[in-house]
Order: sequence, then structure tokens, then C-alpha cells
Amino acid sequence: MTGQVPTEDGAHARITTPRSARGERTRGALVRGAREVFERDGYLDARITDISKAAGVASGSFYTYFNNKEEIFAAVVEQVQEEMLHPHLRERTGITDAREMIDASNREYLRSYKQNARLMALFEQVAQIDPTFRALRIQRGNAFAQRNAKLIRQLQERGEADPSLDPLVTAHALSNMVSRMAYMVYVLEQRIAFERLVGTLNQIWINGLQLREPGGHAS
Amino acid sequence: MTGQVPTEDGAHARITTPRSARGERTRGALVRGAREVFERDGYLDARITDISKAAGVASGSFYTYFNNKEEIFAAVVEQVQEEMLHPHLRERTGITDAREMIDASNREYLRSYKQNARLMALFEQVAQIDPTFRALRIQRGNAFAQRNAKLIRQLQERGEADPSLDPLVTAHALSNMVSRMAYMVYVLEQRIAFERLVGTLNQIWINGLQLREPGGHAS
Amino acid sequence: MTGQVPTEDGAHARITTPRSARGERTRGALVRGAREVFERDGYLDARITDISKAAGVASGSFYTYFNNKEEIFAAVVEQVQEEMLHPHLRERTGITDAREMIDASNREYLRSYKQNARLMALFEQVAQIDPTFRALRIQRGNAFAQRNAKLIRQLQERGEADPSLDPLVTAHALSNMVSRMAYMVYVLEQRIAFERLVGTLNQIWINGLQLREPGGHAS
Amino acid sequence: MTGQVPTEDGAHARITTPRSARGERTRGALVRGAREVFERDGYLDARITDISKAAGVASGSFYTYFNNKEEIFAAVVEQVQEEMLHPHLRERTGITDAREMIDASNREYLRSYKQNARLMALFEQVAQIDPTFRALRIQRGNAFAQRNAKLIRQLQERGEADPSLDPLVTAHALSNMVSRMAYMVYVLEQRIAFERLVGTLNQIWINGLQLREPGGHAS
DNA sequence: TATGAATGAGGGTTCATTCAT
DNA sequence: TATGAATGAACCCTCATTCAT
Repeated sequence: MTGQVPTEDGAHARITTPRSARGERTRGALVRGAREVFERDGYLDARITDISKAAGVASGSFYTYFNNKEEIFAAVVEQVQEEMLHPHLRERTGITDAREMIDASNREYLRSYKQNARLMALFEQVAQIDPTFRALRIQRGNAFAQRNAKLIRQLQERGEADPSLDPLVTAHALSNMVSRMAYMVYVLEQRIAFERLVGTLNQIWINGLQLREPGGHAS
Repeated sequence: MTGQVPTEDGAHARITTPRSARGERTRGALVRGAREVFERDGYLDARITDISKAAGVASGSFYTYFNNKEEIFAAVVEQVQEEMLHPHLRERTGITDAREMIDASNREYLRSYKQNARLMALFEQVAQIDPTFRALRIQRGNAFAQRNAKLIRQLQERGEADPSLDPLVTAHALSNMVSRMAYMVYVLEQRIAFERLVGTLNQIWINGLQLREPGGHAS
Repeated sequence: MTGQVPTEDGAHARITTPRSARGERTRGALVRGAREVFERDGYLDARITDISKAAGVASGSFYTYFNNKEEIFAAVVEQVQEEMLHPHLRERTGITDAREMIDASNREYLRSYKQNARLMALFEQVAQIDPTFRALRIQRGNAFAQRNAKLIRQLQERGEADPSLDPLVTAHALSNMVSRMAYMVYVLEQRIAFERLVGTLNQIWINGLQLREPGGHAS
Repeated sequence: MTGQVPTEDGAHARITTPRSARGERTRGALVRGAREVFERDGYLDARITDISKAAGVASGSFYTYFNNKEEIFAAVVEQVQEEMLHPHLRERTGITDAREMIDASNREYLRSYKQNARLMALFEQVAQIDPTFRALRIQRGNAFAQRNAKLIRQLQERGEADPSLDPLVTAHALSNMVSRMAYMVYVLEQRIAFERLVGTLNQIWINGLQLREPGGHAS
């Protein structure tokens, strides 16, 4: 399995899944080289030749592992995802308070986005250019929104959130708000201090949902 | 004036501002052709040749009026802006109620976005690809946010909005939320009914700002 | 019409049929250059670059008129056919005697083959390599055999030829014999004197068909 | 001996004649694989890589036994010849009648050609492409014609065949006729029934040579 | 010997841009 | 100005051949 992005036609696939350690090393070098070049030059200006050069291999070696730019980009995405998932152990342990959850979630998202700003810029760009990745993006966004919508519904049922809001649309809207702000601040480099950013976004979530204390009385 | 987007280096500019009526016609045909091709093929896949062909002129004629794809895109943008401003008479006539203003503003924005979805998709794409247009986008976003921030500040001062919110960040966040939802629904074609969309976004604005009745008492 | 060999998909055909005299000249130069290179290097070793070079035009100019080697080869074929048809006024004028007809036909075929040996070699090669041209070859062979079969049938009906022969198979066989000998002698350069060649082939035709004098009695 | 087709320059030959049983096996697998790939893809489109793959060996192993495509093709030819000679015991035992001999010979040739049509197509193709094999083809054709010419001469001397025919040219012509018809019918797949084909060709031989009964008087 | 990955020369093709008419 | 053909730099991709293990 080369990635989540399947090639349309597997018939003539000349791609090799590395069998030897050496192959593994070369493939790795290519993915690292690609990431370097992509981040430096952008997706469009990245030439296969440069990727090979950055990886320190012959230009032809690229084609031992990938068929085209799209495919190696998929590999970069995959690798990055592993990187971003492993360390942070997303499984929030026992956060029950909605406000805390919102803060933790936003904080973590923005921190990670800031950390990987170059990459995130790249993803935005490619999603804009390549239909495959655009589809992937949409998919992920939907999955995420679905989860949040469920949460919102639960809060509404418990009387802790504005019942007039459409849960799914709201989930999408608030998520988009956060991700777009992250883009604006860390990719477009509109300077806003981290805490001010998190704080404001949290507050808009809380206000937006009209979050009330769990067992609380309307203030 | 060829557009708001100046070429970095004017030295080699061989472009002609049409002097004759014939020239005016040719230039116009090119801009119309460009828009057609851009909307059909996207910015990247649009070839100068195709634009000329769509305009019904010889390929070489392109260079009488533009130096490259970027420049004609600027001309398309300019033309579109004129189109979009003229008819709708944006000048809000005496809306004073904040809620009404929010509704009017969001409604008009989404309506126009929906109307021109192809074009908006194009703008998003180009902003992602070309630094000049990206800068333009940022600029416009900032101007818009500034205006909204001022509004929010006024409301806060009048005790009608949550005073804990950072006005500028909030303005950006809520604007981004709306524009991103417009993109999601009308470019990525995630089906959400217009009224549900406007309604939900309005509500999040209102809740988010904790808008209170003008003369109202804190509930 | 670019030739008898249609491109499979006309959708993206960027090929230009020359509109100006200059274009006509360039296209002509390319076809001449192609013929030169094909005859010199063979179909397989002919590089597009070399053809352009031989034509004295930039490498990219090739693609103004042709999409690939196959297409320009078709143009060469077409041009040659015109050349070979025009001058020799094939229209046999009132030959009625079968023997004379056979002699005239074989003589003319072999003469022309000898004259254009390089080209004929090329055609053989390409027919062996490219399905499109192979099909063309078959077609032509069939048409020719059909005509000859009709002739044989007539002779048989008039009692001038061996009635036990299958006319179509015989026509194919005798034609193939001649063309193959032409190939052997003029392409593979197996030295056989022209008159001896024609004479022997004529005789085999005559003997093979058991041609009898028109009104004659079996000798 | 790697084959009858010597490499022009033996200097760099690194080829190994298998010493071990394992080597013998590998070489055999390669030749079999090559035949498979050649028949499937044609000579030109057969890639060394594919041959190795078809043989179930690593791509590098190819070069242990062969230097290039041409050489392994020679090996295929050699192997096939052995196959085609062994079983059919060509040694005609005591056929003395010319007509019988012609029939036996043509019948056997066409049968074998039909049987191995794929391969024969391949040989035709390669003879058209590779000078070495072309030369081989010529050689064989000449040897065969020489033998037949001798036969014809004998018949002429005995007064059993048309004395006006050039024996060598006639031998070539009639052989070419048969082989070309075989090609037409079994490679180009022009449908002609086997018996009709043999019958007609036999008759043309007989008529062509004006074969008379051994002891017969001119009719 | 066998393996399978690495190499890199070689040709194809595109298309922005120039230029003679 | 308009035309449309000519130019050639730039990159992609293939695959025979080599080579370290």
C-alpha cells in the first residue's frame, strides 16, 4: 500500500515497494527530499529532478518508487500524518467539561498548525490544485464536523447549548472559522498573539453555542 | 491603467493601452475569453493560446495588451469587480439594527458568492498560487475586518456586545467563518440549503458577539 | 485532411493545416526532411529532433503540423503516392492481350520498385511495426488481388486459363510472388538482372495460369 | 556457444555459459520467458525487465547469460529450430515423383507455419528490424532456393519442366510465393482454407514449371 | 550466481514568447 | 494592430545496463 491516494490504473504500475533495506532508505530519502523541496518551492514549482537531487539519488530513481509528483506528495502527507499523530496522543483523557474540551482542542490544533505552518500552507495549496487531495480534504472535514455535530447535539439535549442552532452547519462553521484563522495567522502571517487567538476563538465557540454551566442556572 | 496589480518591473512593458476602437474591442474580447477559459479550465490549465482562441484573435495579439497570464487575470478581476459593484448598490441605506445589518450583510455575501461560484473558486485558486493576488486578498480581508472591528468596538462600548472579545480578531474570525462556509457550500458543493446556512451563520454571529437589545438590560 | 491515417482522437488535435504560404513551406520541408531521415536511418531510429533538423526548423515546429512520428510518416506516404501516380499515367491504353498485360504490369511494378527501393524497404519495415500501416497494406493488397481475380475469372470463362485454379487465391499468390521478389532483389539486394527477373516472373504467371492463345487450340 | 548469431565484438562479452545445473535452469527460464514475452508484445516492445519477470528471475540475472535483446532472441530462435526439426523428421524417404514432392513440401511448410504463426510473425518482424537476423533470413532463403534450383534443373534436363525458366530465379519466386502466402494467411489472418491454399499453390508450382509426366510425351 | 535497486543518457512534448508579414 | 507560424528552453519519463550485497 503506497498510500491513501490510489493510482487510477494499477496495470502498468512499475512502482516498487522497497524490499531491501537499501530501498527503504532511498524511498525515505525521496520522501524527505520531496518535503524539503515542496516546502521550499511550493507544489507547482517542485520539479521531480529537484526532489531526486535533494534526496541525493539519480533522477531516474524517483520512478522506482513513485509515478509522479502527486504520488510522492501523497507519501509526504502520509508520513506527516504519522508524525503528527504519534507524539500528541490525541486521546483526551477524561475531559468532560465542554469549555475545557473546546480550549484543549483549539489550543492543540493551533499549536500543531503553527508548528507545521509550511506544510499546512502546502496542503492548502495542493487541495486547491489537485482534485484527489481536495476530495481528501473534504472527506476529513466532514468526518470532523460530524463528530462535533454529535457533541453539539448532546449539549443541546442536555440544555447546555442554544437549541436553535443546526448542529452540523454550526460544527462546520466553527471548525472552518478556526482552521481559517490558523491559515491566516500562520500561513499568511497576519500577526496575532497565540493566546489572544486561542482565547478569542474559544470565546466565540462558547458564545456561539451559548454554552451554559452543566447543572447551572442561566446566569 | 492596466489594472490594480502592477507588474513588478515596468521596464520591458510593451503593453498598449488601446488607442483605437478596434483595439478596445480586441482587448475586451481577450478579457472575456480569458474569463471563459479560466472558469472552464482553471488558472493553471488555461493556456494563453486558448484564451486568444476563445477571444477569436490570433495568439500573438494577446501580447499587444498583456504580458502574461497574471496580467490578464488581473484584468478579469477588475472587470468582475465592476460588474459586482454596480448593480447591487451596496450602500446600506440606514440600517441601524445590528442584527439586521448582520443578516443583510451575510445574505448579500452568500447570495453573490453563490451567483459567482465559478469565479470565486478561481479567485481562491489563484490566491493560492500567485503571490500578487494573495497579497490583494489579504489586503481586502484586512480592510473588511477593520471595518467590522470598528463596528464591534462600538457595540461593546454601547454595552450591546461581549466586551471580553478582541474586536479585530473577532471580526476576522467571523468573516472567515462566513467566507469559508460559502466556499465549502458553493465551491466544494457541500449541499446546505441557503436559508439554513444564512440562518445558522447569523445566529453564530449574534451569539458569538452576545448581541443584546439596544436599550436592553442584561438578561 | 491530413492524410488517410486518421488520428484516433481528434479532440486535442493541436495540428495546424498551414494557412499561410510560409506554413506550407515549413510543412513541406518537414515532410521532405522526414523522408530523408526515414530513408537514411529507418523508421525506428528516426528521431523527431533529426527530422526537424533535416528540415531546418526548430524542434518544436514539428508539433505545429504533426503529433508524432506515425503522422509524419503518413504524410510521407501520401506525398510519395502522389509522386508515383502522377507521372506514369498508369491507365493502360487498350492492352487486350493477357500476356502483354502481365508483362506491362510486372515490368512497371518492378521498375517503380527498383526506382524507390529505399522507400519500399521503409514501407515494409513500417508495415511490420505499426498496425495502422499494416492494415493499410493489407487493404491495398486485397483490392489489387480482387481486381486480378476478376481478370483470371474472365480468362477461365473464355477457356484461356486453367479452370482448376481458385481465382482469388491465385491472384494473391502471383502478386505476392512478384512483390516479394521485388523486395528480395531491390531491398535485400540479391543481384538478379532486371530482364531476367521480369522474364521469369512473366513466364511463371503465364505458365501458372496456363494461358492459351485467345482463339487458340491447345498447342 | 550462445547461438549462431555472433556478437560483432566479443571483447566485452561477460556472458557465462552455465556451468552449474542451477545456471542451466536459469538460462532456460530466461529463454522460455523471452519467447513468451516476444510472442505477446513483439520484439520492439519486449523489455529486458519483462523477460526477466516472465522468467521469474531478477532483472540483473539476465546479463549473466545474455548481453542484450538480440542475443536472447538468437537463443529463442535456436531453441525453436531444435523443436521444429526434431519431431517432424524432415528426411523425405524416397519420394521420387515431383508432384508428390511439391505437395509434401508445401503441405509441411504451411502446416508448420500455421502451427507457429506467432513465432513466424516475430521472425518476420525481427528480420525487418535487425540486420543480423535479416542476413540469417537471406542466407536460409538462398540455401533453400539453391536446393530447389538444382531440382528444377534436373527436371528440365529430363524434359519434365519448362526449359525456358531460369532455375534459380524460379526457385526463389515459387518459394517466396509460398512463404508470403503463409504469412498472409496465418499472420495477417486473411482467411483461406488450408486445403484450398495448398491445392492452389501446388497447382501454380506444377503449372509454373510445366511439369510433365516423367515418361510422358509432350501432350 | 542471484538479487533488485541505482544510474543517467536520450528523446518526446509543451507552450510562453517572439517576429516577419 | 493583427496574424499565425517559429522558436527553444524546460521537464518529464523510460529502460538498458551496472553494481553492491
